[in-house]
Amino acid sequence: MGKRKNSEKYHRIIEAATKIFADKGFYQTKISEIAREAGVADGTIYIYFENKDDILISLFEERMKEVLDNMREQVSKEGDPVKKLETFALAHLRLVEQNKSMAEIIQVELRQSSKFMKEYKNEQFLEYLELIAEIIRQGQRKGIFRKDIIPGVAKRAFFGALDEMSRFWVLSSRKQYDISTAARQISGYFLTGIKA
Amino acid sequence: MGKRKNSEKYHRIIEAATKIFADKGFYQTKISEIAREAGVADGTIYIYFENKDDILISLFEERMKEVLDNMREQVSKEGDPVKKLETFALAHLRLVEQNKSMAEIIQVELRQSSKFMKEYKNEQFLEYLELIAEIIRQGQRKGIFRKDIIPGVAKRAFFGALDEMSRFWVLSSRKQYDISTAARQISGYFLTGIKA
Amino acid sequence: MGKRKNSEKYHRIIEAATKIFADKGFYQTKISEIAREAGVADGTIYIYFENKDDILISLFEERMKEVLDNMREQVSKEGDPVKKLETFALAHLRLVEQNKSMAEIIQVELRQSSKFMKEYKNEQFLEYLELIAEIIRQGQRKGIFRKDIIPGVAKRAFFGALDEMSRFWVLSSRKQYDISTAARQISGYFLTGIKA
Amino acid sequence: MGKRKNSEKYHRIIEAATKIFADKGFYQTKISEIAREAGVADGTIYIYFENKDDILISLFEERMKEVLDNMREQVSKEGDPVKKLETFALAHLRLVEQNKSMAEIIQVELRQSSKFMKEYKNEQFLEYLELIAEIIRQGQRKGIFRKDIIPGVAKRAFFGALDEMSRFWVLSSRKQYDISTAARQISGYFLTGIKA
DNA sequence: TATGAATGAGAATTCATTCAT
DNA sequence: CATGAATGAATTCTCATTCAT
Repeated sequence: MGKRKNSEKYHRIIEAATKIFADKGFYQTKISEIAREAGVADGTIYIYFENKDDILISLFEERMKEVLDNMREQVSKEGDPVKKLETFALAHLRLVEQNKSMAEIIQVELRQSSKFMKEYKNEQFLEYLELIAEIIRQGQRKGIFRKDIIPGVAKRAFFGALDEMSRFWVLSSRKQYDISTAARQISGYFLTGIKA
Repeated sequence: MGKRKNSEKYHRIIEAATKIFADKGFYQTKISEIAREAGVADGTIYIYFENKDDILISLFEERMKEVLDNMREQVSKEGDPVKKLETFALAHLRLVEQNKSMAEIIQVELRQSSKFMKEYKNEQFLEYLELIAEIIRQGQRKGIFRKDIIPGVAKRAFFGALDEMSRFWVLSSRKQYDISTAARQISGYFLTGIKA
Repeated sequence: MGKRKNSEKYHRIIEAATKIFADKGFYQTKISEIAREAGVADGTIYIYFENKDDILISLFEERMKEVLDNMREQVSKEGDPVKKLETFALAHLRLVEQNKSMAEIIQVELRQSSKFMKEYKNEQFLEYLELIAEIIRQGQRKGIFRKDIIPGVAKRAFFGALDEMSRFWVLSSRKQYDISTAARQISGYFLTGIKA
Repeated sequence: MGKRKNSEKYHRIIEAATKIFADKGFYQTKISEIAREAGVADGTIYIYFENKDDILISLFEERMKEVLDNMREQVSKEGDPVKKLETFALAHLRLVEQNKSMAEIIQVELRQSSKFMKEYKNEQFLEYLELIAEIIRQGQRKGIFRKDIIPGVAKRAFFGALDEMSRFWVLSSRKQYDISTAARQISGYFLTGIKA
């Protein structure tokens, strides 16, 4: 029977879990809550998922692939590495804004939770980071970015800057600056900082 | 009963909890494991702490105060805002390097875990961030940093960059760059980016 | 709906259940396993059987009737009570040899399981035992067997001896003695013991 | 940790489990029933036992060792193999009479249940059987029992005869014959059957 | 203070059975 | 008749917390 990933219920459960995990955190979420939220019986969840962990992993992979593809596409539309990074920053923050729950889960449970960090090799996330490094390398080849920049450090600095910003967004209720302002600021000084 | 914070046992428990929380995560750590590691009985833990949550909070506050004081002192030694930020970056990463377990807990359990993020107003951490904002504002007043920089955004960008770097440090086993290189890079392009 | 006992599926399910119950035991067998083995859907089983218990009972009655009739016939062919008992012993062990799964179920689940022992009055099995008692009484009337033998005790002793032997057979992989040797031995000393 | 086999509670739990397993069977007994019967909390059971299986195994080993030692002693008091077997038969049936619950469990759950039969190498029971074989061999050496008797078959026949008898005892409510009569009958014709 | 055995609420998971298709 | 997805009651086991010693 496998996963029946096409099934409507599969998605209803993912949806419900996304919401509740984001709200209460993985460990504080009960299977029965997800079931109630999804409008199915507790047992039904186990038709679609191996166990509670599997819900989290599935939810992540399901969504992250989409995000990664989308980001790749947007970035590839631009030719200039500078524009690419600006696009990345804006798209990332927009994504977070539009998928608050998902963003919260990725930050809190998956990228951070020692359980998942250690057991689950988060390939997708690493690829996401690598997208940034690639842009930087490209800029270096073109002579736009300084040669002494270490892409492996810079990708983390850039991502970290955006990520901390989105954490603030995700967790605070009232936003003081709009997203594009923040994106522009961050890519702004980052770009100035790495330009040749 | 208050917190016999002077007691040697109190510290042994904090120490033990730091180690195990960092290793397995808050929810996957059993009180009995902390007790064993600390060389006390399970029940003894409840003489010094209200409950499991309280261990985590205490551990954090205990340590964070120290970190904050230390950072304030180091930063105040420098007069130049540029130097101050460079100092901050280096000191932060050094701290992480020297307190791997603690750093892991702050990242994974406290700054992230929705349980604590939402219930526990993390004053100390906000002050830590504010330290950066203050340096930036000072630099702006002195005309060293661009006026259009929003300190509230920049502090997060700077901290986020360092933080992502230290996450990498904390979680990866083999380090490719030494800490001061990373610190210099990060404060390097950040400073270039915000300079007038 | 009655039991469409003629249906091919009814027998396929009995067959499958016999195999799996013997292998894993009643409680550890899942309906879905029986269904898979029988090549039907889970729900189909409930068209032919009331519930899980009913499968076991049906399987037993179905088979036991056959065994009983067969044994009655074989025994009635002999006139001499001594020969009758020898025949019984050999036929019983042969039966076990040829129906390992069934024998296992009767021993383990039906004759033993307190659930079924207590709720299900096992008429067929009692008749099977009574067959032995009858032969003994006949022998006593003919003066061949000692009058002080209590048929109610002797039937159990004889059956028990054969049964323990077959349990050994059913559960051990390599047989050290062939069946007719064992049958001859057992009926041998039993007969000597009860002969006048 | 450990078994604390000396603990009074350990024995209260064993006692309770013996009673309820005998009454309802292993699979139909709930941990909470054992706990209630033993007058402890559910969780307490897990201080003394690994899991439900472990209760059954422990209960068996605890008791069987005692039985085995006791039987060995009684048998060794007699010099004559004939007397030894008579003693065995009587002692076995008396044991069953005095430990109805235990006897039921051994028969139903442990000697029979496919789960335990297959996973748990029942050494103690095999030794118990071997006790009979040893007496037979001894009798053969002394020329008292026929040389053509196969001890491996005869031990099972003898034990099986007693066992079937005790099953009857254990499971039927009104006893028609007293124990010593049955014991005498069984060892009676068995002995006649194997005597030289 | 310190102990650690005992507690029992709580939660994940299983699986016989049903029923809409 | 046949299906198999869905159900949800049932049950084992865990572990933070308590409290008598």
